Amino acid sequence: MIDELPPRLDPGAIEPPIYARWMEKGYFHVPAEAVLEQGRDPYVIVIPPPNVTAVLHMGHGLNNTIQDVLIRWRRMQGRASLWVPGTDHAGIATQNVVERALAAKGKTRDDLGREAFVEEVWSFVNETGGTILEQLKAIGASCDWSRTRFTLEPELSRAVREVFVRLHEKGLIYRGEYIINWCPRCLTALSNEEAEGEETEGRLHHLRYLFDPSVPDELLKEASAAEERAVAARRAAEAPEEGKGDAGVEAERSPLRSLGRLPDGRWYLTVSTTRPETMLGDVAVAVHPEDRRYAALVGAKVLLPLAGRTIPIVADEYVDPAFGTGMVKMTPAHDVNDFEMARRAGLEPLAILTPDARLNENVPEAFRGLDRVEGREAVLEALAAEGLLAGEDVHVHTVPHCYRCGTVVEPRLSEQWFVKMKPLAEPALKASRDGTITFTPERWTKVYDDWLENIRDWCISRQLWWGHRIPVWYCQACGETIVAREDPTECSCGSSDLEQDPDVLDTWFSSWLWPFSVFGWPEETPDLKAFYPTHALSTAPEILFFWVARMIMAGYEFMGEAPFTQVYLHGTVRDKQGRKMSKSLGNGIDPLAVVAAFGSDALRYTVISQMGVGTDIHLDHEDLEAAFSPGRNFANKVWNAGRFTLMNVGEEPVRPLHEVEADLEMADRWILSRLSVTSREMTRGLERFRLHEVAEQAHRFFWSEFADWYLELVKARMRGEAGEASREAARTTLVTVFDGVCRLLHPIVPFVTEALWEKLPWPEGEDRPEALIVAPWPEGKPVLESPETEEGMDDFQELVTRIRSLRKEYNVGEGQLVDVTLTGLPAPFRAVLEGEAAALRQLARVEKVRLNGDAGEEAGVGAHDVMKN
RNA sequence: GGGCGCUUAGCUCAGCUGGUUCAGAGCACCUGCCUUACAAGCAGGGGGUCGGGGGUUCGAAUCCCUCAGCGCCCACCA
Repeated sequence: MIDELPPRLDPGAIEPPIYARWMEKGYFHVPAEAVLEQGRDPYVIVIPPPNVTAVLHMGHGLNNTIQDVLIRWRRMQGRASLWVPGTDHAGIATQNVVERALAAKGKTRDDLGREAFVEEVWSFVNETGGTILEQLKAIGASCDWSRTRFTLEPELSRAVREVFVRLHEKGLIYRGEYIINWCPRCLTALSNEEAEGEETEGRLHHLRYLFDPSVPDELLKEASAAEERAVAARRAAEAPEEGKGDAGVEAERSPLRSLGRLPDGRWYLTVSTTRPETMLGDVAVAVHPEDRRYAALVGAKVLLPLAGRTIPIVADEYVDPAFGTGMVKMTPAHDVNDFEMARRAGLEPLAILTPDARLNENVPEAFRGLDRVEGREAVLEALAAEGLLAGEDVHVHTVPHCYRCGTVVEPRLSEQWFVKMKPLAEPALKASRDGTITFTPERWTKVYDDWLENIRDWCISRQLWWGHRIPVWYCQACGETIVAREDPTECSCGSSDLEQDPDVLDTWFSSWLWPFSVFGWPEETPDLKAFYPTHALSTAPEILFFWVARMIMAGYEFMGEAPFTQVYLHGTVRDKQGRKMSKSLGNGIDPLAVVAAFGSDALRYTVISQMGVGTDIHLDHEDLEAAFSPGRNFANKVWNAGRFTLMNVGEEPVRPLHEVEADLEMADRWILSRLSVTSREMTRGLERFRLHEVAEQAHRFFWSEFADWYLELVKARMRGEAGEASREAARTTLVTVFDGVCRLLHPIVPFVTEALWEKLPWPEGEDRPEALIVAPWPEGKPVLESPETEEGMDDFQELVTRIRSLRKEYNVGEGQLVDVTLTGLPAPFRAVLEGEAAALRQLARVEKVRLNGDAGEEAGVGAHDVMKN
């Protein structure tokens, strides 16, 4: 009952039952028939599947609120609005979680063995996985939960396998030995995208390699002289500009000269490296072909220290003569560029870091069994002992780190599976160029385009156990490789001794299929027909390449059509100091704590209203009340405006708008006009993802116009002070407009609006929607719009404000009626003054207004006089 | 090293195709109010030479150049 509504909104009391009712009524569920048979226009969003082990954080809170706002709005528009939820098996992340749990019990995955370990992960996932989806319900997410998917479930695994086989048949999947990013902690290969560059302060070591005794002394003397001349010339060129004697310091810090002799007379050259341990895998020293200093040395042999091997000096254009000494060591098994150079020079790579990141048998005995850090120190020590260390410099450079564990990634030569991306990228690139797919904010378009234009092949094999096993078998008898949709039992050679590739696929190899795999692809299901392609995709910019771009490629490749047309990339959630919220910083906010304290509506309104397009949102994690009070206050205000409306209108039906039209007053016509205009503006804002503007429009209309003015203006009439006809007109308008308020606000604050709306009386004889969540979205009715009325109301408001201001200036108590004298009042105000005397009296507490001076002369109010009554 | 973006009130941000919503909003602040919807509120109010400099124009927060600071994305300089 209306009298029972408390003066403060209690979200905890209204939200859970309302969500339960929505679920019960099946409002979130959209069957394929709605589209295929009833011909309803679909609107589909697939959720960016959170990691199955994830717990909700504010990033999820933000992104899922955005999606829910869109889905609710489209649902109200009458579209068959489907939001598909699900989770990602998150290969590395999940495996790491379980491995850590095992480690706490003193076990490793090897102790369990593959099968038992995978079982362990499954039971972990079954127990704790998917809680995040339950948490999404608390923020009001209206997903079709009956369609919840998981990337590692059988249906989606089937899609993964189908895709692998198809791409392989097309020649777009290949296996090969290349330099990949290896995480020595996760012990797996990573894709280029999974290796994140991070500026790191390292050390640049200068190493001396001795020349082979077979190199004639004469040649070296000549080369040394050539180098000396070049260095002298360079110093001469630089010195005048420098103005001081920096050259000497420079030379000390970073040897400009490469060639020199040890005290015992042996010649050496100097190379620089940040990873001295890799020198054991060097196969050459490279110089630029046109570097005159060293031209004569190309072809000469150098003794690789510690390893005792002889390696040649080769020429390659990659070498930058201006960097360091202009001589670079070449370690093809552990550096991409060196790998390329070695290929050009016809040299074989020599791997020295085995899969477990330990120096292996290519390495002198003294250095075996060391990991890369130990190896580094050991190598440096040994070189120093032989006088072959020329010093080191501090060196700031970008070093790739594992995106999952933060460990420095090791480039390593390794045999992996790759997807040839160039052909897949073409339609995806075309889609953004011709506007088939749009990005909001727009500037991401260029980032997307650039990535696709320079796309590199995708390393998809991972040395993990948790994930989709690569559908490839190797015949142990004849060596044949079998790629198959169904597990083969026998090779064409007749042998049944088959071994499946031990690796699994990159987690993103399943998520890039998400927009169609969730609908049953490769089966031609009704769902697929009804709901593909989807419409909007909302996510964080961080996964533009990982996920968004690849989904677009997969969409074109396997469905022949883009998977969605609008991509919305939201900002980052930061704390008050602007730091990204993160577990490690401990500055996160638990959305569930916010919901518990202030309600889901408060959370939603707060994030939406703060989220400018392309801007981050800032929330104070140390003061949740300060952070979320805008939303809490807003929801509470809605609650109270609703209480007022309900209490004043009563429970009796109101008369239809057309019946009271003749009795509508300026305020009624004004607020109806504002409702219509706001509806159009909000619709337009939603279409363009300008969600914070939408929130602002909603706020202005509801609070500054409806609550602050209309409700105040209507109070006396509701008390019957202006007669029955006026009261009825006001009742109808109140119900009509509050109904509109509820509808417009519903996508943002669904709970408080639904709770009030269901109590609202209804115009006699008019059909009432079953619930607000499925009530038609107000698109705006131009018939109701009246610019003249709005102008008149503007004048009225200004007049009231001026008089109130005068009262304040003259210190007149609010309870007192006053007489006011205004001079130089422009004509429009005079008109308002006469027409709205009663309203003026009510809002400005004015008994009488006297006018002095000529109308329309000077704008504004001149001398004034307020007399106490 | 390449590309992109940002700099407007104490804070977070709007200002779309240069000129009457162009200097705005919310929060914060100051001053009154517990007025029967709401003190999680109401009313009134103060506050910015739109990062610096230069230019185009009748006119620039808005376009161009430049400088400074901040941020993001990408990249194989050892």
